[in-house]
Amino acid sequence: MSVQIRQDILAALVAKRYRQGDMLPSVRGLASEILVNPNTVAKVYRDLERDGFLEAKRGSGMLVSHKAESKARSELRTNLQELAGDLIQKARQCGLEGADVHTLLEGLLLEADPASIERSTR
Amino acid sequence: MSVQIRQDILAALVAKRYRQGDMLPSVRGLASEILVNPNTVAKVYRDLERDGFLEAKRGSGMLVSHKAESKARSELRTNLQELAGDLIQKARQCGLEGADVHTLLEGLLLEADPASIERSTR
Amino acid sequence: MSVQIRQDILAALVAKRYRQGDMLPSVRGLASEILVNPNTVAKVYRDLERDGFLEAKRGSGMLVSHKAESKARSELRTNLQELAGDLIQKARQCGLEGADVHTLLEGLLLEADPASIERSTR
Amino acid sequence: MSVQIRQDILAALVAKRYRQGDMLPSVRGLASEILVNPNTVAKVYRDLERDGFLEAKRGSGMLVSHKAESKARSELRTNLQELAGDLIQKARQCGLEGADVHTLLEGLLLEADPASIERSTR
DNA sequence: GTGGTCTAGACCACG
DNA sequence: GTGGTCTAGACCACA
Repeated sequence: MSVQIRQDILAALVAKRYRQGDMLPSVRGLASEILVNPNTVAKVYRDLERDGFLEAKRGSGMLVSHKAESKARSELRTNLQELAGDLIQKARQCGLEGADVHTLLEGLLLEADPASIERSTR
Repeated sequence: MSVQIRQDILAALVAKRYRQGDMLPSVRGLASEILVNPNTVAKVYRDLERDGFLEAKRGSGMLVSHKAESKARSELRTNLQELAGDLIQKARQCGLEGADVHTLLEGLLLEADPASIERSTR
Repeated sequence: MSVQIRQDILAALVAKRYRQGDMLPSVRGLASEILVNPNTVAKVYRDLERDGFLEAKRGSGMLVSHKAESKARSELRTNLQELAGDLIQKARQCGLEGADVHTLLEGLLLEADPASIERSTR
Repeated sequence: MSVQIRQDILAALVAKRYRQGDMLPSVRGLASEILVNPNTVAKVYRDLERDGFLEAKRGSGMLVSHKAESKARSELRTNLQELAGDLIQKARQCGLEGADVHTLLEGLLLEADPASIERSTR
């Protein structure tokens, strides 16, 4: 759960739904909105602060730091590369070699978003 | 850990390193080989038996069942599709739309296995 | 924050920047001067009144009481001794015994205020 | 509370009561020993792991990492210097200048540990 | 048994 | 109202 919340916040930062200097939703507010325990949200906020994404303003709220967007982009990118690495490894384990992995991914991507290939070859 | 061991065994089944009727390594043998607690291996074997990959032969060991290979292939394939789905979702979350996801995947695949594209266009 | 403001006011009393019968700055004035929420200043004033340092004069402001200076001196002195006790305890915890604590303190004091030793041996 | 527990563990590391490769007391064990909630101990352990003092071995315990002692020494030393800085600042606020601070510290140190001066001038 | 995470609800300091 | 911390107790994965 914590991980999911963190990812969502990072995604929101990358998407500029929150920008430097903005206040994030309050711990209790976000918790009740997404139906999790306030402590869980608080832990995520605390970790994000420790990692330099946020500044805690006691009594007022959580502030988005100036490096937040670029750091978020970088963290999500790293996650993505790890996921891709896992996928390629699993595919190999599944008995597929490089070219097969490539065509498999094409297929899966096509299923998930039929228009993407079309756009990419346009 | 359990998950990892299970995946490795399934991969070995798909790769035909174990075939129908073969005996799997003993719990203790495999455990000491991969430096893992025997309980963990035992749990994996127990689960694989429950799922129909193995048959326990009292006093002798675990036997690979006749459906093992095809079931393993199918399970790994399912895992793969889930992973790919996650990856595409994460990529979107990262602010990329369809075409970007596609080109990103190309790039990541290329990094992970430079020869794959070459082979796929050969 | 509250603590810090209280300490500053006590220090000002000891330094006779405010004397018996003087008016302290208004809550709003001090608050805007030190960039702090007026509620915080108000709470400090209220506590100082409760503790006998100040007298509230309705419609005019906070008056420095006659015992203020000596009480302030005593409170700051007590704080100081507690701090010194903490420091000595921490130093012990750090693995230093008596003599080491002593020489460490000399060193730290020297770093913080190079002139102090000079003056003390003058 | 968390802070206190952390300091105690760091002190134990510096004092070599725990060494590289040792197991720390279990979360529940330490918690019941010092009469705090297991979550509080768990948080301290988690933070210490994040800061590189410990390695969590799921299912077995918390391992003291190889850099733990030197890092602990350095953290405690930093705490000490900050404390000393605060003390000196407070002393100034109290109306004492450098030399007075110096003699005050001598006095306090003497109270806390009468033998230290004797030993340091022996 | 171990640590990791989540829920639930309390109290505090600060604005 | 805000975030920070603590207590209490549940469930999970792993050894």
